[in-house]
Amino acid sequence: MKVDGEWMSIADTDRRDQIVQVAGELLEREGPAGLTMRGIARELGIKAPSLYKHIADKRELEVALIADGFRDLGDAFDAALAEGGDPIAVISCTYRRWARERPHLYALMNSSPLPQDAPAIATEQRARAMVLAAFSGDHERARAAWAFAHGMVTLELADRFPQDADIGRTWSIGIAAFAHEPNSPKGSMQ
Amino acid sequence: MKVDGEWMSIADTDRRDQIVQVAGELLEREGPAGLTMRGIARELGIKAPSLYKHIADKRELEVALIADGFRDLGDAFDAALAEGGDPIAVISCTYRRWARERPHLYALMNSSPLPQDAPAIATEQRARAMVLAAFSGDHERARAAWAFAHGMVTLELADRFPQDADIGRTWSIGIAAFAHEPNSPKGSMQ
DNA sequence: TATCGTGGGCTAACAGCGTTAGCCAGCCCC
DNA sequence: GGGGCTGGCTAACGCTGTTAGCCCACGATA
Repeated sequence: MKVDGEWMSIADTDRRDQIVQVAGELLEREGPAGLTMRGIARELGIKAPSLYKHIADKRELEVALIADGFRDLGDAFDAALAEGGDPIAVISCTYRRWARERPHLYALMNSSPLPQDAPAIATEQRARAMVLAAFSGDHERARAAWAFAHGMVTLELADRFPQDADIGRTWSIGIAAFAHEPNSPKGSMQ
Repeated sequence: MKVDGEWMSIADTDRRDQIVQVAGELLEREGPAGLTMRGIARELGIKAPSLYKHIADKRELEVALIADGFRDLGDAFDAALAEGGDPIAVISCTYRRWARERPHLYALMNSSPLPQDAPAIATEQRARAMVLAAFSGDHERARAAWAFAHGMVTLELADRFPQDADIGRTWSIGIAAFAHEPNSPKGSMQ
């Protein structure tokens, strides 16, 4: 692994962390199909089987990427909130920007169930808790807004909006719809 | 391919249609990892390379599945609307039920950009047009509601809601938020 | 100082993947 | 009856994740 044009000493960081970091770079640069064990190994100057001295399998690596992703998303929320402004607006803007900057990681993070015991669960819940706080602890509206934001991002990344759609405007409408008290919906869908 | 325990005559249906149908069954039964060219061929009693006499590649097959999926979703909207009731409620309930019945096809349909010229575009637009009609032609609210529904479904399928979350209630709140005129959001997100 | 365990590389290999090339049997049409 | 098309086939290529087994260097220990 090269850092500043120099080969990094192996002892500099834990090898497992190196692997996860390289995997993340590879994923964002080449997309999910480019995230291969041989590719990661090549980037590190070793052979693929050696990776298994540090991780159990590819899925464990993906879960580590997911955990890092949610941690970083939470940090982005923190940083943006520190600048002030309406928390709901700040969080929704940050969410969209974050997803557009790391589309492949975003897709990986949200496309499959997480193993129950993983630290990925913890970092995901931290990010979700920040959204909940922005909605003053209203679980229902926070969940609905999260789902809206997630749907908007995935549809945008999958190029599913018409050319002439004003995506920013749709965001505003959606967020506005959840930012205030609901019009007392009757009951629960089955 | 067996039908009612009897080997179906090849002439009974177009071979390409057979391939697509078998692929759809395989996808839903075994998940995306089980959707392999060799698996499809095995199911049909032929060898994998023979499939390429009928389709160009695996992606074309997936796009055919996507087109069928959106067609079927539109049909489900039609059938449900014919029973009467508030169109927005009917469509949202149908959407959720449909997705839960074909989770793998649903994920396939919505996880990647579609080729521009495919008939998949047409069937997708038909389904979207029906949602638009339910929202009385209000593009913005229809799009926002579609995104909300899509987010809800993918989060539910990825098991991302807490055990104790009342998903039906969150649906109701979200749909209610979009069913009425918005509280005039100011401007557009960048 | 000699030995031993271990961490972390390596090669070879396996099964499965999508896909291509090239061959060939059977059928329809002139 | 011969020609071309349809739709099978086998063999093979390069890729994937992963396992088995080997080995070297290093740090601790007797």
